[in-house]
Amino acid sequence: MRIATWNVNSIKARLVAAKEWLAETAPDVVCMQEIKCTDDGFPAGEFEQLGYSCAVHGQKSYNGVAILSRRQLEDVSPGLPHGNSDNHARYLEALVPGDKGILRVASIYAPNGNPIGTEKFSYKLDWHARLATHANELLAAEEPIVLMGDYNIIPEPEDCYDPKAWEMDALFQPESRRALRRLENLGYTDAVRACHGEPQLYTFWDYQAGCWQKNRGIRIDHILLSPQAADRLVTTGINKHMRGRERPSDHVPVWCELDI
DNA sequence: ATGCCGACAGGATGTCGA
Repeated sequence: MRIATWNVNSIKARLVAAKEWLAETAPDVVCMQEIKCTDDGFPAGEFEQLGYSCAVHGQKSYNGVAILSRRQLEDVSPGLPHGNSDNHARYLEALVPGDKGILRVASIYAPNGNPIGTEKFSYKLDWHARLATHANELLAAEEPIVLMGDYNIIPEPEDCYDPKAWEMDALFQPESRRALRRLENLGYTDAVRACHGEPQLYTFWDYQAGCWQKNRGIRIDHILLSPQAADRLVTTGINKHMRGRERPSDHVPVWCELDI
């Protein structure tokens, strides 16, 4: 089963690119982030024509996550638990039936957190604390789980073109990197890193300052696998070519193949 | 040192992202 994640930066702006990408790569499951539309505004019909059913947790103008699946999604659950007054649409979870078992999938759009030293950064850290609590609870079922999406965290210096340039950024703060490591310490595996050792694997290139042309990217879109999912990991990939297409998102799709 | 680009809402230009 091929499972992909993509921060589309507005599904309306990315509809043509998304349909082309789906036709070319034929993923079984897709987690989308930053769809930037309400549930009603999501072009579900376009994807249904390509054989996908859609679960949407939308929001007007900002955020918004979705899951597309060739098989009917079950137990669809919007929103990250353990929140008190969080009205951002950043988390959507569902069950996907596979040939060899059921898979739990979450589409994640974690907060950016800039600038540091503000309530935005503390919101980011609080959000990740909630994610860790929930991720830990999910482990109790001992089932294959994929927590994938835009984590807005650069894990290591080798995951960005110039670590110095990101020193004061929320994406590369020690507390942010610790939040990702905490998930790994719970037992989740960074799927791309498990399959690829080379540095400078990027998933995001800023629109500004010719970052794409100069390959000044960062790796912030991640696939985290529970032990039961990691045991079935075959390979992963990054659809880097999508950044060079017409009207690209600033993020590219990241995918993994699971034997499930 | 700052903005660079792109999307949004709204109907000009400010906000947000990373």
